[in-house]
Amino acid sequence: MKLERDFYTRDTLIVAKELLGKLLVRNSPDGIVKGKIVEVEAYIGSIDKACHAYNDLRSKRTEIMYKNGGHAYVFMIYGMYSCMNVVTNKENLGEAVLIRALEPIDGIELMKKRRNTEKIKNLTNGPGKLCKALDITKDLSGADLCSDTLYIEDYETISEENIISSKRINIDYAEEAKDFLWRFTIKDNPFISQKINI
DNA sequence: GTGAAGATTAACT
DNA sequence: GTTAATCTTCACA
Repeated sequence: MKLERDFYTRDTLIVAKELLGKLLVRNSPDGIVKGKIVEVEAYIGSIDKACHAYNDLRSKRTEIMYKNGGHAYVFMIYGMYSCMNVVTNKENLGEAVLIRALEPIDGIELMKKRRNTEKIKNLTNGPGKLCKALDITKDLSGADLCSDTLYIEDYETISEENIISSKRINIDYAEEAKDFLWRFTIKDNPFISQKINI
């Protein structure tokens, strides 16, 4: 069952945790691909130096994050990779959840082809990788997650004791914001992107 | 096993 | 001109 707009327009940290265990579905011309979300990070513009929308900074790129929840915010990083976020909460706040890792569920052959590897574990265990496996590019930035090309489906609900909170990754420039425990992973899932260090 | 370098684009100063 | 919410490859232990 596809998630409704109501799911996304709540508090970002709650949505981030509840996204764990859900299915990210990508319906492309080549076929359909599904993956279970096993790792996410929250970004909250108003208090988070690592967030592109920190300090109410609006630009062409961050404009998407100020929409109301349920849209996709995709940006290009380090020249070659894309990262996908789910915009959360109400309009004009600049909050989003970064999808960091998936567990491949459906369309695995297609993912292998796009990623050019045979190792399942290596297909989607990182933000840049999963975007390539799902053919997500900045063209999809601003896409509505209540549409049919890209959406999230109900699947599993992860209970509180199976969610691990830890520091976010690769945002050392963010000063005190780098210590926020806004990275959420499913306990003992082999498809998370990196070792947890608290 | 670890570590460091390089790739390459969009957006900001 | 600089730099980024990353990944792959190559060197060395």
